[in-house]
Amino acid sequence: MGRSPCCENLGLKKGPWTPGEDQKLLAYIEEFGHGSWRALPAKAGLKRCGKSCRLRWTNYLRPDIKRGKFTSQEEQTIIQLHALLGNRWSAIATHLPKRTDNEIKNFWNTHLKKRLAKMGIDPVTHKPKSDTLSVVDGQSKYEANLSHMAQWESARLEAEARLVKESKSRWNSFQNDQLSPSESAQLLNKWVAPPAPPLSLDILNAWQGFSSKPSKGGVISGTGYGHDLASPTSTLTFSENVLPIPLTVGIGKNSSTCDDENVKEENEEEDWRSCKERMENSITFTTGFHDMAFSMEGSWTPESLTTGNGHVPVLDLMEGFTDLLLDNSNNHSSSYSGRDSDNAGGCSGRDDYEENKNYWNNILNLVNSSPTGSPFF
DNA sequence: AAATAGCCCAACCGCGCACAT
DNA sequence: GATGTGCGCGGTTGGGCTATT
Repeated sequence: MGRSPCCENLGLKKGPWTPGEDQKLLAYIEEFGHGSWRALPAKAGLKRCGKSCRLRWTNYLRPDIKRGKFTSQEEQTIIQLHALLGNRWSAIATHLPKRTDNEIKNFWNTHLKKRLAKMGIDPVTHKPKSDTLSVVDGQSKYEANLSHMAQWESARLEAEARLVKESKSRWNSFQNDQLSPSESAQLLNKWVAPPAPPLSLDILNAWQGFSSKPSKGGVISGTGYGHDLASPTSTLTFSENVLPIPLTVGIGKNSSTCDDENVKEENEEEDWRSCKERMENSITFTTGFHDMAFSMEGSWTPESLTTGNGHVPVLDLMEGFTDLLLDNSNNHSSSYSGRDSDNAGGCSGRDDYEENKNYWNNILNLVNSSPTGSPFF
C-alpha cells in the first residue's frame, strides 16, 4: 500500500557508511536491539533513515555474517536453489547460513549468471538459449507438473523464511522486554516453541522415502508431509520459466564414465554443442516425461517421482545442471556426454540412480539443517 | 605512466505485503 | 473497506578497485 516516507525526509545522510556511524549503529543494536527501524536512527544518534540502518545492519554489520569467497558447496547450493526458486534471494539465503540475500544476489549476478550465459544457457529460464527441443505432450505435461511442484516448494520456503524471521524478531523483542523469569519462560515457550516437524521439500521427502524404502503405491509415511498436499496459502505465481527443464539429459561431469577421453580436451562451447546434440537425440527425455505418473491432485509419492523403471527424471534435470555449472567453474573442460540417450539401460543408469539419490539427500540435509530447525539461532 | 574497460559490491530505490487504525 | 505505516524484497546504480591496452 503506502510508501514508506522515512527516506523522503530531507537532511538525512546517504551513501557510504563511516566507521563512526557503524560504531553507533552497532553499539545501539547490541544494547537495545533494533526494535523499530524507523525510530532507531534518532535514538542511536544517526542521521540516516531507518531503512538505511536496517540495510547496513543486515548486509554488513550483523555479527553472524560470513564474508569472503563462496565455497563450491555454497555455489552448488545457490545454483540448485535458484533452479528451483528463481530470484527469491531471501528464500535462498535461508539455506545458506551466514550469507545475506544481497551477497548471494550479487554473486549470482556477477559470477553464476555470466557463467550460464557464457555456456549458452538463459540464466532466467535455465534453458538453452536456442531451445531446439520440440515440445511434446508428455513434456508439456511434465513441465506443468514440475512447475506446480516448484511453486509448492517456493511457497514452503517462503513460509519457512517468514517463520525464521518471526522467530528472530520475537526473540529480539523477548530479549528487550524486562520480564520475570517465569514470564520469560512463558513467552519463550509461546514464541519459540519447538518447531513442528522440520519443514522440508516435499519433493525431497518423497525422494528420501523412495530412496530409503521404496514402497508400492503408498504415500510417504512418517514425514507428516507426504500426505498433505492441500493448496498452500501463498498466492505467488511461479513462472515455469525458472525450471531447469531441458538441461540435463546426458550432461554432468559424473556421467563422464562413458566419455571418450579425447572429448575432455574440448572447450566449453564444443561441450555445449555436444550436449545439445545429445539432448536433441535423446529418447529418455521424452519417455521419461510420458512415464511420469504423479498427479497434481494427489500426493507426491516416491513412485510418482519416478518413471516406470525407477529412474527419476526430475532429479536428472537438476543434477546434471549443477554439475555442468560447477564443472565449468572449476575449469574442468570435461565433456558431459556421459549419459547417453538410451541410458535407461545404458552404462550409467545405475550410477545415475546413486548420484541422484546422493544429490537430493544432500539438498534434503541442507534444508533440514536450515536455521528453521533452531528456535534461537 | 596514463587512459580505458571491466569487475565487484555496498547502498539506494521503488514496489508490494502485512498489519494497524 | 479504505487508508496509513513499517518493513522486507528484488532490481539497479555508482564508485572504488584491478586488469588491460
